[in-house]
Amino acid sequence: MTTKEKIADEALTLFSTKGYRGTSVKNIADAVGIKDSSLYKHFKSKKHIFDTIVLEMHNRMARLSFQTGLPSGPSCENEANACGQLTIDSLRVLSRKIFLFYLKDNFVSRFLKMAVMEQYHSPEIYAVYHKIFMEESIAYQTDLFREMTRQRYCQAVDPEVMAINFYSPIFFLLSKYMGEPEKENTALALLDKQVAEFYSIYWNQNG
Amino acid sequence: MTTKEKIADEALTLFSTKGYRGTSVKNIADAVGIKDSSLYKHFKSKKHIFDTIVLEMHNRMARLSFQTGLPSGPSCENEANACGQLTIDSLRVLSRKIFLFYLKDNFVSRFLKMAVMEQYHSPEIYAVYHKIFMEESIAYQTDLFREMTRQRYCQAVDPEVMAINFYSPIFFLLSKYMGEPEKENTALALLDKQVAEFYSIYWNQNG
DNA sequence: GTCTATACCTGGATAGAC
DNA sequence: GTCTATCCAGGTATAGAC
Repeated sequence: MTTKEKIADEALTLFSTKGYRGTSVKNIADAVGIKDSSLYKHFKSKKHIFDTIVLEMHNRMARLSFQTGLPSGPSCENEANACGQLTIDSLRVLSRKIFLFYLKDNFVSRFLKMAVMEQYHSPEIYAVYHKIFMEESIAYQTDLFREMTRQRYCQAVDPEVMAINFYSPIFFLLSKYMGEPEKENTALALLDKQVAEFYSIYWNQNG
Repeated sequence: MTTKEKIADEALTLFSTKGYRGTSVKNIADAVGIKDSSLYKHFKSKKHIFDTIVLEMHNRMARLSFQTGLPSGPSCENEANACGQLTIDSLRVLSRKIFLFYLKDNFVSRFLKMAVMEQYHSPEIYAVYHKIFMEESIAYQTDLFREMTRQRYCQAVDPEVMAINFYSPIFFLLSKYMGEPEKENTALALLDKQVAEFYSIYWNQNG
């Protein structure tokens, strides 16, 4: 990792715990192991570090979701779900994948915390946060459920309603447990119960 | 309104838009119409203003929820729902009441925005935010659905699962539209669709 | 209780030696 | 590219007159 990358990395850690304003350039420099003045050889300002992080997140998501439509998969595995047979296990895998990706991915989890805190101070971060964690998540899952409905894998329900029913608990549990990663197992147990219920509603009952 | 109340009120407005650190004592004093030094006759520090706001929220919720169990009702109307006949309209009323209370109540809506931003900087605000908007909301609705299930108004499903299914979309839509109050109608339309679906799942189908 | 004046500090950023 | 030294702006808080 270059010094420049190290600066952005330590800055993200600090921004995600102490907030943008709560982090001084000296804090970042200390974490990297250089003097604050040296940092300006790599970034022209504190804001520039922040912008670089936002851009990096933007690039990562673009790379992932342009191909798979989901911020989790290296393959078209999820598309396969839509076209193949959907089991409760594949739904559980999907929900856990989204949940744990947001909660545990080394970059994404820190970015998410920062985004939640800074969304109202920065229009760019508001846009990217709402796009990734709300609009695109719902849009992708709406497409997924629309396709499943079309192929008669589940009941004929408004796919957007299904998507919100599927994703909202993930989002809620994420918001609830983001600050307490040691309770991950509690969160996953709750998530599994929601997914089991979701599955039983749309696959097992009269449809 | 006394000067002291006015200071706390303007501070809440500023904290909820610019954040705690983004708001200076001078900003608050300007909004009130006094000099920053005069402000220290009413509060001994900036932190003291913040603590007063958190305490005020705590008191408001204690007053409300100690009696009704819900941050919306002046009466036992909601208990009545549990004991009386639940219609799709009463569910819609309940969900809109919670949603609009959090989104529009003059004090609560500002506090919520501040809480989302400051939760990771202040253990007190983390506690009160998670308590009110997560634990207590779920606990109350779990009780509600448990009672309804007991009285056979709905299917025998884990009441906590039902509560999360009912509340998560409210929470998600709140998070999504909190920063764009002008889209309130879009949010309410989506909320109504979720509630209609929730109702049809637990009341109309085989149970 | 409000003002003016001020002390004190932290934080962002630059200059210039090495 | 890193350092020391420094500048400057802005923020918290206090002292003391009115």
